[in-house]
Amino acid sequence: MKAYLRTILTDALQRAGYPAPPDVTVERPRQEGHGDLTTNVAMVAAKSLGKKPRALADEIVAHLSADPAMVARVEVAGPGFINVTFTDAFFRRQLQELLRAGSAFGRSSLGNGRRVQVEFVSANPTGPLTVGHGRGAVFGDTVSRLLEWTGHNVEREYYFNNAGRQMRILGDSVRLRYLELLGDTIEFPPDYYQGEYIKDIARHVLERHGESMRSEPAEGLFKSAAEEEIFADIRATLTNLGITFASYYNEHSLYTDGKITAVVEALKERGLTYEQDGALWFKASALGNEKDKVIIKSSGEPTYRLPDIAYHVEKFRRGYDLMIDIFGADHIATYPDVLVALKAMGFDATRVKVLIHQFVTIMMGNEVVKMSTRKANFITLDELAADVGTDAVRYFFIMRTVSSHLNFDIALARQKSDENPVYYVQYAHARISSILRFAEKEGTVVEDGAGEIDLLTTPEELVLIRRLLQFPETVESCAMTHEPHRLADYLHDVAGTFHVFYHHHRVVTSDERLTAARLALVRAVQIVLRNGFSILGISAPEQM
RNA sequence: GCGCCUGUAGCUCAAUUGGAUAGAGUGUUGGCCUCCGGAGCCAAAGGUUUCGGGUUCGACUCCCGACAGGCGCACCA
Repeated sequence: MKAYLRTILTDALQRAGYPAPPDVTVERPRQEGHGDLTTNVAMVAAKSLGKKPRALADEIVAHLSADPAMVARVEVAGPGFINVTFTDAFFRRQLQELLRAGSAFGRSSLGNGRRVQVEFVSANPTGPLTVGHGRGAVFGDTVSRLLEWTGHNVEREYYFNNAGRQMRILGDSVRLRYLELLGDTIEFPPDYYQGEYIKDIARHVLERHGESMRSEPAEGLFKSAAEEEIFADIRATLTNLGITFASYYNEHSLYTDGKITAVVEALKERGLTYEQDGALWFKASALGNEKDKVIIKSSGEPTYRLPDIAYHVEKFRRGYDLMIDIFGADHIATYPDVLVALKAMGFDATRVKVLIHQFVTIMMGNEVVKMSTRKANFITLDELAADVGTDAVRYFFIMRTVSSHLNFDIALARQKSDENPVYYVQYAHARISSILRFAEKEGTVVEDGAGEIDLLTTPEELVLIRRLLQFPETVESCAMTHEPHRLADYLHDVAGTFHVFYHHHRVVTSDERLTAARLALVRAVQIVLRNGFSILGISAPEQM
């Protein structure tokens, strides 16, 4: 549609003897009544041609030759927009294509099979996933699904670190709880992991090994038992939400195969390091960043920055066309150094796309639910999913832009009522399923009817058809901008438009041909909702 | 103090990434079920887009400056 309009516009300009101006947009007007597509050619071209936008628009329109079977109307409006309205017949024909495409409607080859790695969650195995991880997890997975729908070859990866100070503390936390179970009096430091899950792990160690572990160091079995159990837990949480990773990448491997030292060497060679106070510093300030950062501590241990850089070098080695990193706002300071280092080492850092999501506030109605990880006084992602259901969790987490803070109202998510947006969209699907069941019961042929589509002529039907046909472009733009919330918005809109149609017109009537046509339309709505839900990772209920 | 994010209807948020008269949900008020699912629909009311400048045909959107909130600013991750 857009492509067609562009071609006839260029033809018209040529006939009128004007050069084609750059930066011409062809887009759908947000205002109903401004046609199906609008273009600003006249406005952008007016200045350099020394003409008035409206006059130029009139002139262009006069030279326009469009296929009357496709284009119904061309109007000049406002400051010089050219509004184009397509024919109803054109849209009906598109509707038939929608029905034919079925579960593939909305898929595209836009990405051309380009390899994209999406790295997300990447929480170290020190405890269950929290609500904060949840937003990143659902966001990352939905972005991945969008990219898959648009013809990208996506790999989801989880990067973790099971070494270091936090893991030592974890192991020791379990050890202390274990000794406690054996009846020893222990002193549990306040900066240790306070959660109940530590006691559970200690109990499991006791069950498996009895008292034999009394003098075992924290670093050994206690740590590995904790890691194993917590990781199993994390995977289960993610699987429950429909999220699975192609690979889990352990930071440790970067040390064993020399990737860390290679980075140090590369930075040294470029004169981007210096020693001070026994530590090795990275000259980030020389590359435009705020200050220099330590990459190897005086203890000889690298800071997290160094393996992060090495990990990205590894990503480049694998040859991805695009690398997407997703993390929360609290890690915002960690990536500029990585990007700048990559650039200095000769990599095309623009292929790394960092997406940051802001914080989640859990609400219970109007009350803020206070949480503290330290005191282990938090709601886990698992608990949240068990409470409100996985559909609500997924929908709520992506229904807002990631750049703004999210209020997750548990009371609202729990509600099985019209106030709950996820029920609203799913309800439309359930209602359609019900209509189709009813039609079948009445003995109407449900499957056919595409041939009667010309009988769809009322405003409510045509508005609905147009809305449905916007699905592919919505998916594409959501995928390219990495903004899944707009898909949720769109589906909400489709559901609403469907409800309006439903309340204006009966689908199953004694008029067989009209019934067939409307059943086809209703099936089309179902297809769009289903496909959309599948991208969002929520279910398409036949009944509720 | 510095960096990043945010500020839009009473509340929670959109706004096709610079387009025309800023839209939804919720809440408030008033209507709609002998009929395919009322978990729905229709209507009304609700706005100086935090404030002040600038850029241009055109600004919620971009730039500068205030103000307010959030998150960071380690030889922790």
